[in-house]
Amino acid sequence: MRRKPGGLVPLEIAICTCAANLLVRGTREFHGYEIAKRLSDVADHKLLTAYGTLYRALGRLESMGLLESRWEDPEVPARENRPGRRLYSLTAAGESALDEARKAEAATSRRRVRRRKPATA
Amino acid sequence: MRRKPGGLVPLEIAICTCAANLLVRGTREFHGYEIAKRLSDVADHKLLTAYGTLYRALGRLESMGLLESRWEDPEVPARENRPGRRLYSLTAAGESALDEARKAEAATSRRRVRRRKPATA
DNA sequence: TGACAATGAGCATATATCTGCTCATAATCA
DNA sequence: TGATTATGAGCAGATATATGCTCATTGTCA
Repeated sequence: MRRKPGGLVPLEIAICTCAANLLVRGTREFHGYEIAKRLSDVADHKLLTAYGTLYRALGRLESMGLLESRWEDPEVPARENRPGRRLYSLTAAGESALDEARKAEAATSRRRVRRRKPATA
Repeated sequence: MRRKPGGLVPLEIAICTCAANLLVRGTREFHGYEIAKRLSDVADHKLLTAYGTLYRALGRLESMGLLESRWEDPEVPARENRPGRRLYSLTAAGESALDEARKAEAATSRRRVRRRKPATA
């Protein structure tokens, strides 16, 4: 895909959007597996097929400073008999990057629409 | 398989044997995935095909008091980027149960040998 | 505008553990 | 000894995360 410097690729935008949506609903932290399922639920634009792709995107977003992460309290997974989760949260930088990316994306799609040929009805 | 009361089934014997071997080599604790790989390595008697089977056997052994377990320090898996491990160790009861089971197994196989018909060479 | 190169996407697989369902087998009892 | 039945074994899949390899796309530069 090769990133436009400072920009975000579609999957990264989708992740940040998901994070922002959770945030306004009062959930600050989320984990990769959860996001993966949410993204695969909204299957209209198949943004995600393999988990590996998602976790790498999460890693990139964290190294860019748009997400931050911590491991959940180990007593929780022990009590619930499941693997531990890495909990991510959107940073302030992440929120503004998302705004920028959305604006850029909207501009691009407008241009695309203008270029599109009319349907030969 | 239906267990003879107080006895152990072959897979359980294999697990305890593996644990006892590790113990004499100075390793007191082990985890399920490790045992699974060791058992699948010694493939002469295919004791294990699916992981689920092993983890259930580990659970039985623990509920019988022959093994005890704890979750490893969560900082270790976090540092090594892998899932946390449940660390098992053989109890004293486990060691003596293993002895008993081995004796019983040996007796059974002697009886089986005695019953075997000579090869029609 | 076309070639090149950087890098994200997809696929496979590893690391660990656990549960539900069904089938086979062995222990037990009549 | 034969029928019953308890329970272990096998199979499938869920829960979470991570890495290596290859291919395709996209931005950039000439």
